[in-house]
Amino acid sequence: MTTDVPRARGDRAAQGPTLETVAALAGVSRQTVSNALHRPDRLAPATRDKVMAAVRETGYRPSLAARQLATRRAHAIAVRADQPQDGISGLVLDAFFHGLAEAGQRHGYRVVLYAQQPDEAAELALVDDVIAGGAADAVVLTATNVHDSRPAGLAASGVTFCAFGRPWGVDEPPHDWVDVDGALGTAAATEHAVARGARRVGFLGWPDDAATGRDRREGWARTVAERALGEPVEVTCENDTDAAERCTTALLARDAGLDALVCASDTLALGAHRAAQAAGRRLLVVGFDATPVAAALGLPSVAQPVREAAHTCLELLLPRLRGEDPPPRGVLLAPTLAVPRGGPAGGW
Amino acid sequence: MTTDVPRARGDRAAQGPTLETVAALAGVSRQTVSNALHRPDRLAPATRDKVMAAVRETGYRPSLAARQLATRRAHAIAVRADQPQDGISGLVLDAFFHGLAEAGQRHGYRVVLYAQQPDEAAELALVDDVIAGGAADAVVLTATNVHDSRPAGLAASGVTFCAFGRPWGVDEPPHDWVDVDGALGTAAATEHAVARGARRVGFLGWPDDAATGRDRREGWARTVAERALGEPVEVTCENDTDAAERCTTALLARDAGLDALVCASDTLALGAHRAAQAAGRRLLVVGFDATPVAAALGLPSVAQPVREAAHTCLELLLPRLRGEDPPPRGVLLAPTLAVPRGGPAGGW
DNA sequence: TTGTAGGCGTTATCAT
DNA sequence: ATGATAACGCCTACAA
Repeated sequence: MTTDVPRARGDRAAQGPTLETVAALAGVSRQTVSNALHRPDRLAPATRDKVMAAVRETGYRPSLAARQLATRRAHAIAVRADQPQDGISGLVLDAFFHGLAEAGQRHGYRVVLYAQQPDEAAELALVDDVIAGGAADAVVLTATNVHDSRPAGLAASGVTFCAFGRPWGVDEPPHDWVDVDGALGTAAATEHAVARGARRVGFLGWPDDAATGRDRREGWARTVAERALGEPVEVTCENDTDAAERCTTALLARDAGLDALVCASDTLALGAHRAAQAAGRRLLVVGFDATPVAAALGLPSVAQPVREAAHTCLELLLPRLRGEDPPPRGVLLAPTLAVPRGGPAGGW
Repeated sequence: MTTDVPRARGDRAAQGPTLETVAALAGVSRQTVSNALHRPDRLAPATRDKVMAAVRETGYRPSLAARQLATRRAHAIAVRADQPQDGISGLVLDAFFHGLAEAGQRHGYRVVLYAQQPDEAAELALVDDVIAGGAADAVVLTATNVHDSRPAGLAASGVTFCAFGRPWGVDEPPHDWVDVDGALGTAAATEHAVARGARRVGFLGWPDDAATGRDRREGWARTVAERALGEPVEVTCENDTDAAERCTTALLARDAGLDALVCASDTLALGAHRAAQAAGRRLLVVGFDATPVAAALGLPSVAQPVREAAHTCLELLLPRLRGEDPPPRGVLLAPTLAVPRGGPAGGW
């Protein structure tokens, strides 16, 4: 006398209810249960209710692995966990991650992390693994920069992705991207300084020709010209607080009329702020990124809508994840100016 | 004349190589390929090499979904993406995430994020979904607090997890946890102040009886007693910069001898720093969490070994993920004191 | 409207 | 040392 019902071999874990379990309880076939869940309209109401009751009673949860195996879709997107930099700025990933997880959950997608690798080649290989292994269907690329080989690399591998950061220097977007309009931010920063009574607004930027830096500079330059604020004053230095302090000290020494300084980052802004304090000069320093540091110092700073950026990335990805193939789109988001109440200790 | 080889129906995506593909190329069975990958010792060296060559040639990548379906293991752990708080402190999750992803990768585990929910009940339900659906095998709980219902909830559901944060008030650890020895940190902070010449070291803490707060207070209190620094001075206020500034201002006014102030957080430290500056008082403020804000102000601050904590969480989880059932363990990590060179603008 | 059949890619068992 | 076979849980196509 043999047993009819085949048993699982491993049986190591307490078996959760499956479609079969529910079907047995409801007295229908597996398929009917599946339909009740996905195509309720194709079932007789009575059957549907009966099945749904059984679903609730058993506490049935679909197996994502089985679903993925059958549909060839992981329903997950990958994003990099950056090696934390000891600096001040850097994209505040926390907010981005949360935004992604939030939007993902709304649309039935999980977010999986992969660790930052020593170089772009290693990262590409890892992402390839992640996608090929089915850990994720798409990737969100963060912290993209000008000479970034990753977008092209991913495109070449046929990986679905969206970048947080513009593909600078290209007109037709070669891939989906979301970015924040830095020029708009520094323009607002400059306007803010003028509104507060500044007459001479300088810019403290980065030396390299990175597009992000040029973008941020441009908003300031444009506004200075529009407002006829006189000869533009600008200086550049590495993204380092001490360097910024030195630069600013020198700048203040040779420009007695400088009122305000728009900075390309909060790191620079901190240095500038220190220099002004040391020199006993009244200088309205505006930062970029609205980190807690700027808030702590009472400095206004340009705030990127990070959460919205994350949401947008997912939304750009969604049609592709559904299998559609729309032309690549780029979305430029507007930043806001975060102005701490109270203002800096030094005045203004 | 019918085709022998059954074709996939969907055929929507370019099919990657499978065990079957490799097996065909190597002229062996699927199972032999699988063995070559997992139990090389059970194969004739010649066969093994032949198979591995075929693996490389085809660029074969195992399907995680199929593996998971067969083994009932997701090889993934879940962690919460916190809703970003506008405050200064808060666990710097970036570092934790990266550490987790890093350690996970080393051990063949992915990290999946889930979005913070409005309340603990919702979070428990979500985690339950994540685990039951097979999106992850275990959870790392962050930001646990005293009256946290999540550990008990997870334990009740039989979810494998590790908490970053101690189960206060219990002797035998009811579950795996990793935490940082706050008392050790504030003790070091106090010693540091003494070494720098402070005679009277106060403490600025939190009003609630949260264990974390008591822990941090304890290290200071102990050291003050050991060093015979006289009558302990302490004051508490909400974890808010403005409140801290008010408290400290009042404290400074009534205690002319106060030299240094150990704080339970960088948020408090910022307020204390402002108060001291406003009052023109020489006060060595020491923070907790070593956020960029403390660094920006030049304040020493207790630094939690966040990355190490993440690694340890994963390591505690590993045996359970392997199916073993060791007694719960707790690990207490030692913080360090981050002392910015240069020191604060105000002196010291 | 419902049920049956087969396949998704892997691993485990057991026979050879 | 290798291979045949049978699940794992779900989904799509098609038959009833």
